[in-house]
Amino acid sequence: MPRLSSYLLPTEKQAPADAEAISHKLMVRAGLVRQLGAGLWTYMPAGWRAHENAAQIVREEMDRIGSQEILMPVLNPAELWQRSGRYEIDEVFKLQDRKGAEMVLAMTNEEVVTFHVASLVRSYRQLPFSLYHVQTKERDEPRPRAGLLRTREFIMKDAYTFDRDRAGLDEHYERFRGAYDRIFDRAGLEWYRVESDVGMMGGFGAHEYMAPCAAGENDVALAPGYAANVEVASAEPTAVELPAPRDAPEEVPTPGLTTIAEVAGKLGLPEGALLKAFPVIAEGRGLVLVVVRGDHQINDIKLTNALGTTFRPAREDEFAQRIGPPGSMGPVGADVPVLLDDAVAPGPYVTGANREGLHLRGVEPGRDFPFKRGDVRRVEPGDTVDGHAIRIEPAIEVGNIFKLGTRFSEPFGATYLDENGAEQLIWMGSYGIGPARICAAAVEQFADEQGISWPRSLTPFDVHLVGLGREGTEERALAERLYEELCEAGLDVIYDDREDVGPGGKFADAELLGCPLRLTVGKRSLASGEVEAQVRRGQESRALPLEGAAQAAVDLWQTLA
RNA sequence: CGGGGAGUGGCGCAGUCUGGUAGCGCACCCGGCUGGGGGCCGGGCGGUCGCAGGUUCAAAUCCUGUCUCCCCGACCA
Repeated sequence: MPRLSSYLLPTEKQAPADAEAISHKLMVRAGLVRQLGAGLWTYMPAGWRAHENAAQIVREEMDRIGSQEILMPVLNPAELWQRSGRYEIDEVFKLQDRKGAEMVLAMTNEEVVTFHVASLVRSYRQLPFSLYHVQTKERDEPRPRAGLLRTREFIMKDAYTFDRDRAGLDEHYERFRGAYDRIFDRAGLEWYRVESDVGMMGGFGAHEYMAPCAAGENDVALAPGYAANVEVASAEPTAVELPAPRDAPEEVPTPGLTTIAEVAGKLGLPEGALLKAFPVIAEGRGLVLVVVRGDHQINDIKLTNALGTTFRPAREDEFAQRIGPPGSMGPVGADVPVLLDDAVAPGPYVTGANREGLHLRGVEPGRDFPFKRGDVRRVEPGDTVDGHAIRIEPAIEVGNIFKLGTRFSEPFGATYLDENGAEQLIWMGSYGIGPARICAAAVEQFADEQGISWPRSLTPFDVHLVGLGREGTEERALAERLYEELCEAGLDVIYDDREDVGPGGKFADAELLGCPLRLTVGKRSLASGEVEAQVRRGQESRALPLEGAAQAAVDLWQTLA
């Protein structure tokens, strides 16, 4: 166990000027990590200990559900990626070897693992099983950010399940879900498991594990018994008070008013009493007019899912003829299919009249224009799920589990012969966790003004022993003895035996580094026969009798989070 | 990729507008004091001012180009 006098823990009083996120500032200040370039980080000894603590929890829980650890190369032949179709992804690093052969740096390992499994599995008797590895991932991110939260190179545990059929995959998936729940509990994080979008990979279901924190990149919609990424979240909209119905749409002059807010203000109506119209070009389908309540916003991912295809906003020259001028568009009389958001209740609305400076009031969906329904809006705080209002919080994704299906077994010919001798595709799932993000999320969630406050399971060291006496003093000898005893008692100890740092500096560094328990030995200990023990989280102090202090520290340690 | 900001010693910064021999705090080295909350005194080391080109008697400073990093957005297995 290290003595700080000879340990590389490069703490800093000031954070790097360009750091914004709490975890970015503190992990650098505490001497855990150093930056090499955009999204490229080196772990210092203490930082690597925390990282490996997280990785070890993951390994234990993977082993526990019978997953087998392997190791696959980062450097892959490009041919595999061309076969899966993922070679086209911009984030894949591409390179050539000296012979000019195309290579890629793996961002995950579906191609490689499926390539092997395709050649190794012949019979249904060999299924199911799962493999995992903990390996460096490379991604040419468009924008690395926030220290360790989004990097171009990082270590990830990725696991792959192989089953005979969809039911087997479902069962396997549940087992991984249980393991993931345990991992994040053990890591000491506050976390949510949320429904997530299956994205461009297709698939049969996916969940993300989200750790709420200020620097998070994702928004999560939360209500009692409900948690979903806002990318896919659905909720009951708040009610909106609509005006009295009319027999037919009625024109209202709105010269110069082109925004929802302006029109609503002029007519004295809530924004939700208006309908907002967005023309989009759906891939392969052409122009579609998407209509949502005036106070709602389109969610691109949900709209993509509702359309069943990708889309882009239409340009004015594409919609002006068939619909109307921007600022006064509406579904009535539009010569295009209308996709009406589910949150639009029946009733009379104000819409654009498709003529400059003119709106319509009393417009009723169905009576005045034909439509198809779809859930395409972004949920808003205050919407309800089962009667409970949702709130929206930022969070960082720390893990994800994903039912791949046969997305990779098809191109790689990963098949087996069933009981009847018929060839069947293997059903796959993939499961990722980033230990670095677990650590960064823990820093984000539990930091205070003084620095980091590690959960017991992740901390680089269990106990931070501060020795205040100098070489040759009696209190120094006492600290040395306690250090030995703590190590013998099985605790990981970092011992601050530095001669050239005063008490203030030592305490400040201890709080910055954030080990759960700090023990201080100085002259006072000699006088009182006691050692000061301070619990990092909450910074409560108590005195431990010198006699048996190591065991008392172990006991206290057991009670910590 | 769009918008904004920044590159001056290990960290944080001033100096740039108005060109004239590069400075401050912290850290570091030496000596001394101090020793339960980043302490004090004295003496030191360390910088081709991101890079390249140009203007000029003279460039950290002006001009051109370029690289890098950060933030917001887009993007994101």
